Amino acid sequence: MDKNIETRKRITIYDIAKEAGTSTATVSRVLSNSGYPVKEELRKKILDTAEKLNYSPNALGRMLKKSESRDIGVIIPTISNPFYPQVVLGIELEARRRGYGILLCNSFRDPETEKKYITSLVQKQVKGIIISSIDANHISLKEIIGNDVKVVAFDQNIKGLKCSKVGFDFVKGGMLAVEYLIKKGHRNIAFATSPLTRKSRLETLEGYKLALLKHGLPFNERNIIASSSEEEYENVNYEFENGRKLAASFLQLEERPTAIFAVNDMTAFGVIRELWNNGVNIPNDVSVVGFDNIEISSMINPPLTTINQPSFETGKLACKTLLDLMEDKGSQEVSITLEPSLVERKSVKELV
Amino acid sequence: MDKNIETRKRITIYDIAKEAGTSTATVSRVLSNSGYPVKEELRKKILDTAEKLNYSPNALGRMLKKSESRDIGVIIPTISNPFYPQVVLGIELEARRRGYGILLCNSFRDPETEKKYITSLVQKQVKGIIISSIDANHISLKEIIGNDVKVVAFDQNIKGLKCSKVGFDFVKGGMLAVEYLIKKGHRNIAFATSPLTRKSRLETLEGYKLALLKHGLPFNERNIIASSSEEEYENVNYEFENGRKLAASFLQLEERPTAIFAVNDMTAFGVIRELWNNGVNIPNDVSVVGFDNIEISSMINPPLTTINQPSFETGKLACKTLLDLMEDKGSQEVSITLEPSLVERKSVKELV
DNA sequence: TTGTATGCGTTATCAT
DNA sequence: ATGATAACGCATACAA
Repeated sequence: MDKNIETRKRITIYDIAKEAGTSTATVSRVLSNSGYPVKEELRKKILDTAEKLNYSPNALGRMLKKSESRDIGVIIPTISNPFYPQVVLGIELEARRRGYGILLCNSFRDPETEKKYITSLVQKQVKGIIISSIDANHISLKEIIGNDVKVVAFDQNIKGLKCSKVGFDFVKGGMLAVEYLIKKGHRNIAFATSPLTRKSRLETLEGYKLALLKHGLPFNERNIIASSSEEEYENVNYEFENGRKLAASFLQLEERPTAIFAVNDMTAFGVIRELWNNGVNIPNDVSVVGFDNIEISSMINPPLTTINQPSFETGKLACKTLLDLMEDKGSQEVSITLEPSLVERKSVKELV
Repeated sequence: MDKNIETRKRITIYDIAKEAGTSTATVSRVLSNSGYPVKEELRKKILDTAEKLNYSPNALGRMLKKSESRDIGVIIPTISNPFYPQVVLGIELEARRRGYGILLCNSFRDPETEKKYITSLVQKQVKGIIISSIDANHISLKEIIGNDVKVVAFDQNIKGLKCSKVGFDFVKGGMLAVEYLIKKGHRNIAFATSPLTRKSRLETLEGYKLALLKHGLPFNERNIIASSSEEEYENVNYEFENGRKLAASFLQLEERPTAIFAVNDMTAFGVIRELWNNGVNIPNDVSVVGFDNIEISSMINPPLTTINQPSFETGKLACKTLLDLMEDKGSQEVSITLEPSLVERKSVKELV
């Protein structure tokens, strides 16, 4: 019966109108659930013929007419970093619930790529973008904001940009981690971090310092173990390998700290691995606290004590914020800050 | 200068034509890089005014006219499972290279959700879909294949479906793992798996049996440790927790095997954790081999010896196959099978 | 309640 | 080489 499957023409509301003996206007009215009054009998007939002809509406036509897309753009550094899939998941669940699809873009922290994607998304007429932006100047973003597309920034701390934000209190996160260590009796604590080029890392460091200060502990510059490598790949292996290097440096320290606070979980994994390789036991010899609470952190040995950054919530909230903004043209941009919390597991030893 | 930023009208080729004193036809010809001859002088003028007016083409208009979208749909179970982000990454890189965007959809292995997404994608006029399908009957897929949209299936073994496939030799993968174990002196090997409901798992088990057979080792039904729970969540925690349960069962075995082959890495992590908790050392007391080679498998303790399933390559290949199919209408569907390989790390002990 | 006609922004056909 | 104009599929202002 489907022998003409290859050649069958695209069915439009015009075909339905013809078949049902009515007009395209009426067909459109019932098929788009416009709520516009149509006599029940006719409505039924239209629905039936649509079914019969196996009609599938062309979203492009509708979008063009209403000049609005049913998709939102999502730009992240890379889906390879386990933090982002969770964010994307949160976004997608909320988006689907409200009838939107998501256009996923990995920028790899390359401003050029980011720019191209933004342009492309705008051309595709998305009316909203959720972005973890890397371009410090946000040139592309500035161009589109206030125009016709709403933007919600997350992950990176964007300044001087008139858009909604879903942020995270990195300072407090840093404090939480270090205060926990202090509470467990540690006085000499190292901070292992990838290059201190990003605002979030600087803030985490700030929290580290604040905690020390608060508890009257001296700040020792040598305890900040940062990689200086210019090139930085936003992927799992980079962070891990970097952690290993940092651990190697750590082992060179004269007065070796009893604990290491790592800028993120992946780095912590690398640190732990390298320490193990050198016969240093975690947490018996050295305690380690991570940052992010990616899912795997509970699966490694030892289970990592870390700071929870609510990735799924971030995505969900960012999406909710964006859609509210898009659908209620009057609403104002908001700035939300998510709170860190400590997840206690087995990578820290209590000093007595 | 941008004071009218809020109110500025959408710029179309019509505006450019007016400003440049030419016609929309000519404007379109130069702005769409049609290759159609336009006098150099005019071309330049058009380009300039487009720039001046800050013109941004409306992809919807173009798509509608040419009746082709520049996006492809990607449907996966869930981005939460670390295997898929890598696949998606491969897809995206290839797609971007060729000027396509990707519409990401998580089906959560729910046939209903999968169906809705397929419908939605078709309505958005995508001309290609890459899918890890769950619907056993592939009803929705059958409806669209051969119509106007190309489909490439991966991950799941789709049968009776006329579409391209990028598969993986699970049987051989299973064999590889078990033969390795045998080579290392293990004779009594357990297989720890989530419910044997999926074809891929059954095939892996098949490989397990084949390896035993090949080396004249007896097959012991009790060594197949499978969870029977009906409900199955496709997420990290499920696999991990499941692995823990399986390990608990393993510990009950009368003649305890010297090695465990896990159906995937996450399960292996759970197994390892539970074993550790019970004072069983890996690999000294029990050896473990995983399956998938997700990135974290190299980061845990001990680094996991596992079977590599090339996720990134799968994505890249699937996308390449799809785009070739879409762009060259004449080309035939293909079926590619990727080969497993063993990644030797530290979770297996050689028995002497 | 229904139908006619127009336009969304673009490309393509046909003249010129 | 350029321009007028008709689609693409849909939604809607306006008429009836």
